[in-house]
Amino acid sequence: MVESSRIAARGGLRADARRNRERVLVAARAVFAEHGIDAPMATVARRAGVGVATLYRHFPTRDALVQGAFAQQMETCVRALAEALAAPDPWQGFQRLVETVCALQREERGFPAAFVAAFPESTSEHARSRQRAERDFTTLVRRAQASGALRADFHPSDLAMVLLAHCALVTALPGDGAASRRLVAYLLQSFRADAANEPLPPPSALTLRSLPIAADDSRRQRVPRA
Amino acid sequence: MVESSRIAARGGLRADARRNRERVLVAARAVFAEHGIDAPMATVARRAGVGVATLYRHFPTRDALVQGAFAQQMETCVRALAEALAAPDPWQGFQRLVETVCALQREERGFPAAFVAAFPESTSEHARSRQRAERDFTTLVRRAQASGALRADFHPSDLAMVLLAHCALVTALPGDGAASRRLVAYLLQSFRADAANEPLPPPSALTLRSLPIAADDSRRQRVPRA
DNA sequence: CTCCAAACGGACGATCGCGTCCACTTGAGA
DNA sequence: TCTCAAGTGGACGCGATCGTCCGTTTGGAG
Repeated sequence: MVESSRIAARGGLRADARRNRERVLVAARAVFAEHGIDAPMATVARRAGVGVATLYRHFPTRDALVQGAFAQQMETCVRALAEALAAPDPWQGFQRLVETVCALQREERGFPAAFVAAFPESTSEHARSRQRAERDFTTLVRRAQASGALRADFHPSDLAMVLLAHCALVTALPGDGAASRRLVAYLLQSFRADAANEPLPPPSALTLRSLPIAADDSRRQRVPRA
Repeated sequence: MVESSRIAARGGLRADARRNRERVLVAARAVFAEHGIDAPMATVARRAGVGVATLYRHFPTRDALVQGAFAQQMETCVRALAEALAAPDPWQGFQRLVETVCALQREERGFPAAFVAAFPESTSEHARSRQRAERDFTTLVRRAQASGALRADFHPSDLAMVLLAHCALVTALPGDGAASRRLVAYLLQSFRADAANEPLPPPSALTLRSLPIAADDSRRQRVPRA
C-alpha cells in the first residue's frame, strides 16, 4: 500500500519508465534545437538511448513530444504575462512581455516553432489557458493604451503577428540574435504612441488560437550545383 | 537554314518541348503556391500533364525549377529597385521599394520562400546581379538618410531582416494580406527618422547574399487527436 | 526468491519522394 | 513521305521515415 502509493504519487510509472521519459525529453530538446521539430523520431530515440517503441509509448504523436519538450518554456510565457499584468507601468509590462517571449524564442532553439505550432491544438485544458492568455493580454493592451504609451490603434492580434515574424527570423538564422533583437526593437518603437504619426492598415483577424502552423525550420539543404 | 534558325531563336527546343516547358512552369507556380516549394516534383509533373522525366530534363534540380517558376517575379524586384533609385525623393523610393517587394511576396504565394531561398545560390550571373542589387540598395539607403527621412541607424541588412520576417508571415497565413500589410506599415514607420527616438541594438551581419534558407511552408498537418 | 505485469528494444512492413533508365513517340528537315 | 535525333512517359530501384508488433527484460510486490 505504502509502496504502491509511492508509485502512484510519482506519476504511476515504474522507476525506469520515469527515467526514460525524462531522458527522452532532454534528448528531444537537444535534437529539436539542432534539427528543428521535424527531426526524425528515431533520432530522438537514439539520442535518448531508448528504442523507438519506448518513445512512442510515452509520446504517441510528434506533437505530444514537442509539447512535452517545451512545456517549461510555455510555462515561462504564461508567467511573463502574469508579471506584465502585475507591473505598475503597463507599457513597461507590455514591453517586457514582448522582449521576454522573444528572448525565449531566441534562446531555446526549436521552441519558436513549437510555440506557434502548439497553439492550434486544443486539449480542453490548453484551450482554456490559451483563452485566458488572450484575455489577459487584451487587458494589458487596454491598460497600456489608457496610460498613453501604447498607440491607440495597436490591436491584440498584432502580438501574434510579431511572434510569427520573429519566429521565422530566429528559426532561419540560428545563432543570429542580432537580427532578432533589432526587429523587436524596431517594432516596439513603432508600437509607442508617440511614433503613431501615420494611420495603419486594419488589423488582421489573426488570433493566437486557431492559427497557423508556422514556419518550420527543417534545415533545407542546398543541392550542390553539379 | 531558315527553319533551323527559327528553332534556335526560340531556345533551340522543339515545338512540343517548348510547350511542355511552359506547361511545367505554370504548373509549378500553381503547385508551389498551394503546397509550398517543397511539394513533390511528381505533383508538378502530374499537374502539368507531363512525365517526371520531362520535368527533370527541363529542370534538373528543384532549385532550377523554383528559379524558373519565379524568374518573372525576381525580374520585377530588380525593376522595382531601379525605379526606387530613379525616384526624385529617395525616401519615397525606399518606401515604394519595400512595399512593392512585400506586395509581390503577398500576391504570388510560394514566391516568398523562393525569393529568400534563391539568394544563397550562385550562378556567376546571379551572384553578379545580386551584388549589384545590394550595392544599389545601399546607395538608396544612403540617399534616403541624407535626405533626412530615413533614420541614420538604419542598416542595409535590415532589408533582409524585413523580407525574412515578412516572408514567414505571408507563408504561414495564406490569404491574410492584413497581417502582412500591417507589419510592413509598422516597420516603415519605425524606419522614419522622426520615429528614431531610441537607439537600436547593433545590426546583424545578415546579407541578402550568403544567407538563410528560410521558412518553408510545407503545410504541416495536425495529427488528429485520437 | 519468485513471479508477472509493466516496460523495453529493435526488426519489420508500409508509405513516400527522389532521380534514372529505357523503350516508345513525334517533330521537322530532306 | 521518310528518317532519326530530340523528346517523352512511366516503371523502377533506392533510401528515408513512420508506427506497430512481438519476443525479451526488469522493477517491485508478495
